[in-house]
Amino acid sequence: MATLKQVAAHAEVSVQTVSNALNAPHRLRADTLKRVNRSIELLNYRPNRNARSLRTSAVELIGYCVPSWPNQTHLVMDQFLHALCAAAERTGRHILLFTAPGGVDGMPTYDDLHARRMVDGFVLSQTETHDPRHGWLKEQDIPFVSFGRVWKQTTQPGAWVDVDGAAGSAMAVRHLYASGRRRIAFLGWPKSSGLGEDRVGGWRDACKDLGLPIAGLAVRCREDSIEEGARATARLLDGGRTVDGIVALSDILALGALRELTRRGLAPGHDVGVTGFDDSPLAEVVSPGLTSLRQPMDQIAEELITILTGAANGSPVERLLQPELVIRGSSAPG
Amino acid sequence: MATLKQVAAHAEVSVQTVSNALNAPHRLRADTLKRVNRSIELLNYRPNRNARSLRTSAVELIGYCVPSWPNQTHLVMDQFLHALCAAAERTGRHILLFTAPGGVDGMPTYDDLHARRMVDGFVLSQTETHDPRHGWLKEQDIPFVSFGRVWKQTTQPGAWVDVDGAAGSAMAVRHLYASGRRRIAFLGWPKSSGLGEDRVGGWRDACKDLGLPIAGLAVRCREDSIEEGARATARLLDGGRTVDGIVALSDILALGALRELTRRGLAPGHDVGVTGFDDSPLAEVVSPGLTSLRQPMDQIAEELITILTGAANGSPVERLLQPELVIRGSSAPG
DNA sequence: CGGATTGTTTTTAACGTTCAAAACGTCCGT
DNA sequence: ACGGACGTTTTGAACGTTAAAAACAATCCG
Repeated sequence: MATLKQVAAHAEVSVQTVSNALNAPHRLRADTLKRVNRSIELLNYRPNRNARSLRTSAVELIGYCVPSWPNQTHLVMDQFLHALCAAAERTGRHILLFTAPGGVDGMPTYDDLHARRMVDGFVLSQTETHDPRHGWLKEQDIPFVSFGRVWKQTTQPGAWVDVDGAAGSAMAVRHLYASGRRRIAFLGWPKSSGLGEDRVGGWRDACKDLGLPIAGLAVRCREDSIEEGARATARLLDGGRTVDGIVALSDILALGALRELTRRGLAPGHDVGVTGFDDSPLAEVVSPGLTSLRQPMDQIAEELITILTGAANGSPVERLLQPELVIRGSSAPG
Repeated sequence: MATLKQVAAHAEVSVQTVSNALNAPHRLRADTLKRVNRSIELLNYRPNRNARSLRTSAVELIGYCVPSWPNQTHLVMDQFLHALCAAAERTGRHILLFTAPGGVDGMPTYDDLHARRMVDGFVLSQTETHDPRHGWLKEQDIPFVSFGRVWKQTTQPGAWVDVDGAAGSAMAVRHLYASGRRRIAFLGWPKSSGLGEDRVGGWRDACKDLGLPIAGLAVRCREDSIEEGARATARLLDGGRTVDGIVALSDILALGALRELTRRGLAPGHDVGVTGFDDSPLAEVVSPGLTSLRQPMDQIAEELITILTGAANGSPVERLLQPELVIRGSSAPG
């Protein structure tokens, strides 16, 4: 494997000149640059990243903790990872995966990776309501950016990128309204979830705006499962008054709604419009397709990397992005 | 950030002694070791991985190319990644993610990562029928191990770990047989797929063993989609003779079967037993649950890392693991 | 023509670690 | 008391790169 020294000898210049040819080509005379580049090509030289990192103390690696348990964003994790990876590579960086215990117990792992100079910083996801990681990392001066806001705190430590859940719910409500639905319910989670509060809030506000009823139309599911979604839907339908639209907080809950509707002989899309959240692979796989709110993964990843690598340079480090409504059969005009 | 030098000064020994305390503690006198360790702890010293890697030319990083397009194993990618990551960490290593074009076009990316000393080797997945990567990497002497066999080649370049698809299909057939099914069909893919041939072969052999018919019971779907699975099932059911069991090559195809059965008023599990492959998240989410063949992810990951890191040490570098049949409602005794 | 200015290249010295060899002790047998 | 053997610690050099400063060369200005 060729080294700078060998290239230098071949091109009959000093090592530093070869280094400059790669990192600051404008400093070289045109003909020298050409000669050096020819030697580089000829010897098939590739800079040793470890040596470079040792000298510059920047490893160009970004840590990402792979979540261990399924939950709401789990189904789109591969999309996210691919986008993140691609965005990192556009800046010459890469993603280093690791596992860590949840919450504050995982912090030593983060600290260790940083202290050993294995990563420059972290991208956090699976942000939780009182996520202790943000404050801890900020405290230690370890660079990071969060995908997802830490809810219920006035000022969140550190930078973040998130998708506007309230706006998403509102989009879903207005979409159902446009196809004639007038009693639109919401399938949510327990109050403790900040993400849940964000999304239910969007539903509530949009309904109020449009003059739609909300009383008795918000149901809280105990967990994010098909079963719970179905049960909650049953409760709604047994309530006596009709429901012609359901905005679910997740694709999983929406699937439960679809199942319960079908079981009762109601046609999703025709009799009741249903929407989900996150546009997971499930959404286009069920029958009829599930209308859902897609997170703009590429944009999210791009922003995360831009902010983390400091390229943001003055522009805000808190970015709220808009989801996109992907319309499928489950919300076909009734 | 503390360095070896600082620790050495603090413990009043040479740098090399501190290095030995970490890498070869048996060489130190007990009291020296204790003193050095106290200093390490006190200064919260962590070895700089870049410096170590530069010296030893081993980065303890394993490259994994994140697949860009959905396909059969896509739905369990996060399970795989988590297992791989955990297995790597058990040996002090980590996973570096990257993206690359498919097939031979991606090879420069692999080469580059290796030449720049950013990874020690690679784990390949999404192995394809005439996958050119294995031969190429072998040629370049770049360490790698493959999750999945390169099909239709007598001897595959390099080491691999795979799951026995034929055995899986056979398990499914015997399971359905045990609950009284006697006409068991197979939903497969076009002949070009080696993985498909493996799985259909297992079905065929098991049926022959049990004295079950196979003629006209193997259907090839054009692609891996719900729609195709449903269509193929329809073709089977329209064939005149009854079918009381369906072994599908993938969970997706199995879902299609479930849909078509339900559409015709047949109860999956009761009237026709259905099984899928890979035990994706979909399997436990549909109603009734889909019986499926789980890939032993933790074991797969463990083997991959063991082989790649050379810890295998004489033991075979070709490991065929057995899937596990996860029984759910779709194959409830008829 | 001397001095300043700018542009290009080289020299020197790190970055933090480990390897290999050398040095230092201590103990042993004779 | 001496050479050898062993166990422990230190010394010197190297891994491949880049930052900073120094050296050199060409150009410009009055």
